[in-house]
Amino acid sequence: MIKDQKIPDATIERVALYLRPLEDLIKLGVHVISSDRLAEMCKVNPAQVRKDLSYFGGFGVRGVGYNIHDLIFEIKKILASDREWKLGIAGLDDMGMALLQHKNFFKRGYKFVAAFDSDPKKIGQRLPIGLTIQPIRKIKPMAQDLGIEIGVITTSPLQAQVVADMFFDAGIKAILNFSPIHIRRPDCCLVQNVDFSVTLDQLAYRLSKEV
Amino acid sequence: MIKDQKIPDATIERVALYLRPLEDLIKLGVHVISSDRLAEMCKVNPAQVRKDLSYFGGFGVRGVGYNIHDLIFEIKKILASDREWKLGIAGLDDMGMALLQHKNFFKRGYKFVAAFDSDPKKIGQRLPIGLTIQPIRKIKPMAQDLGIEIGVITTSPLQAQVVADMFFDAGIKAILNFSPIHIRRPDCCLVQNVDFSVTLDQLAYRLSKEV
DNA sequence: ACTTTATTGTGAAATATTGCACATGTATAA
DNA sequence: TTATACATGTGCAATATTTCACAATAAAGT
Repeated sequence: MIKDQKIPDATIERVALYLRPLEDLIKLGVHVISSDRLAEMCKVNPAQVRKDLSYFGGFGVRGVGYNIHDLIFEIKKILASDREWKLGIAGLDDMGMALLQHKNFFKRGYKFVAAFDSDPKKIGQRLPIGLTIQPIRKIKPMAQDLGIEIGVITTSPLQAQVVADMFFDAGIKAILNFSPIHIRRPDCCLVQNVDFSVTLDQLAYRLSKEV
Repeated sequence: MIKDQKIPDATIERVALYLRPLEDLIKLGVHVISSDRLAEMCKVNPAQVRKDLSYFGGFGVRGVGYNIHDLIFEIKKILASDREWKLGIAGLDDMGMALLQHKNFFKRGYKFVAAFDSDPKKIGQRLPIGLTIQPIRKIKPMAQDLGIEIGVITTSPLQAQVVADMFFDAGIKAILNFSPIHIRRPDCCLVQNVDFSVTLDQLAYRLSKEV
């Protein structure tokens, strides 16, 4: 274990990435993996993998490798994804519905416990996962009742800030924002933006640099 | 302009991010912006903004700031988003539909020109944006006919690799993958993965570190 | 027991990125 | 015209991240 050093953000990002191949391997009945092999699967440098993992305490075995079970357990503990997180979502157009149905969320412990929309035609509708769409003014009472911890925003850009403010007002400290606007937030709260256009821009850039 | 130095990846990422507030400002009738103000809007360091932009050639004006129009033009030129890119999408469940309808893609020059699915019930259906869903075996001929440049994968994990191989076989050099598997690719091709679970993991980590 | 082979953990070097600080240039106003 | 305020561009120092390289350790073979 590397002394009480701060774990680099880049490490956190990669480690979350290691999780998936590890889970696949477990399913295939593999119990031990070397940094070389994991690195190859994730297209990173083997020393990087070892250093990343060593932040969590050296539980690899020299000459042998890492016990995959332990590794998953430790990574989840660090990422705080060793427990359930309750999500509320606002905006139930295609993107919202897609996220609600996203199997990986559930598998990883992210559970939607409430869904909100402002469209009167949608309010009251029953969703496949068993929730009923609520009006957005219910965000505060329901968020508090249900103990929602993360708010997911897939509304139109026009509504995104309003909804965000409601989430914050309800005491929610983290928002995952899919709407293409910059959300203003209190200092104590976190916003993580997902913007596919930016992702495509990066891809287009890399593509245009290719021979 | 900083000499023929390589532009850092981190810069590319940020610069794609600067684009949106800049476009908003133009709409509001603002024509000039300082690095300080842009930095504040994007929550980065002002010197960082200046350095990022200086890679593209110093076209700010000392004592004044940057001309927003020029800035947008130059950024788009660098990112190669100053032109249209043709996209094909495979997998038309909610996520696929959400992406097809995503207004920002269109605005930024990313146009879907074909849609594929393997579900017989879906094939032949007409989509709101005017495309008809094609069977995935049509990927190769249609991709070549239509000149698709980027393949978007929103299929189930089981089909993702097959579809990817079809895209590669059709000569497509870049894939945006929303499916939670690692896509094997030829060396000449690019894959950009989008994984919401990883994004949530990062958010959960940051949340758990808060006081 | 000893040798060989495999693989981790990590200090230290190499590289990359960020931010400071200030010289340099522009505009405005008196 | 001169002073003042403002804002860029960038060398350089400070940080951060990545990679190398090797000692340490474990298992397997002889």
